[in-house]
Amino acid sequence: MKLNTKSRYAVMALADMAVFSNQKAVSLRDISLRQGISLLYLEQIFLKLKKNNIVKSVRGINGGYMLVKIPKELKILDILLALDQKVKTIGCKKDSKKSCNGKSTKCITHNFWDELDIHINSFFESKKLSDLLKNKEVRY
Amino acid sequence: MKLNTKSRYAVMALADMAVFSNQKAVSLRDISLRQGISLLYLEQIFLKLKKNNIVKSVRGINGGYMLVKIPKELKILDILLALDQKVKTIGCKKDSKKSCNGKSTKCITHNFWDELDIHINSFFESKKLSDLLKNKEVRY
DNA sequence: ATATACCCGACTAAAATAGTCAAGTTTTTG
DNA sequence: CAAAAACTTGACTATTTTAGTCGGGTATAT
Ligand code: FES
Ligand code: FES
Repeated sequence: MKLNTKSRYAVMALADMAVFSNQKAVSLRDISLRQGISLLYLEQIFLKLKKNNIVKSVRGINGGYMLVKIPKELKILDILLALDQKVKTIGCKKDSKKSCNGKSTKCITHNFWDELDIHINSFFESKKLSDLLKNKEVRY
Repeated sequence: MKLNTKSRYAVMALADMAVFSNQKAVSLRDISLRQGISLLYLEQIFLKLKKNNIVKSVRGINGGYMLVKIPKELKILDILLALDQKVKTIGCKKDSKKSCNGKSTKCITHNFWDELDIHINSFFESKKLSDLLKNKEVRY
């Protein structure tokens, strides 16, 4: 039961931005240095964040990225979805006629996994980027 | 964010046992046929379930496996743990001196992922095998 | 002009996963 | 006792996923 690193880095990078941007664009180079994430990897991640309207870009010298929403209004769920990190613990498709075991009806565990997905989803839905910034003990 | 199939099948197989065992051992062959899971795969799964004292085995003709606890007392979490399915969404070790980014202190996101793990864990902790059997609409 | 920094598709190496195979041992029952 | 049912175990492999890199762009401030 793991989250992929792209999602983790995305959240980490956005939290970094929230802390260090002063209404200015934050360059990936700076995030890379501060958070120890590969610049090349960050580029790939931010490409998706941009496509999903989580950040907007500023090109050229002194360019970088800016958050589209304020941290208090940016759901963690939206970040995960931007990185294709679906909260779907099993592969059974709701719309498909076939259940996970190839039969025509839902398997004995189906409803349970649904409940699980809802439980996890609601966590990510309720948490905002700003919730990460509350703890003052962390080092940046 | 996925659960592996071994854990899924384990839960499914145990739910099957809970339904079909009448104080008798249930053979893997029967579970395999009813739930459409490879017999060879089930063997591998039940080996672990046995080692972790979730089921006990009865050898020979009319043998099979039996639940050690009644469904109402068998936590889903225990099943997952038996299959090495740790509820640990990121790789950062608590005891390790190193944080996920190689620095000496916890990263900015650490506490958040901890919260997530606790949230998911408590779900699996609270759910029992019997909770899967309530829904009468399913087909076996 | 040129350096900075975003843009984007393709690529690869490594790790995890799902599932199989072979070769047992134990126990019941005819 | 013999044979069949059913559990036991470790090793093995093919596939898929993941993490991370590369190369060659384009836009813009100074
Ligand atoms: S049918 Fe949906 S999980 Fe099995
Ligand atoms: S230090 Fe634990 S998650 Fe980053």
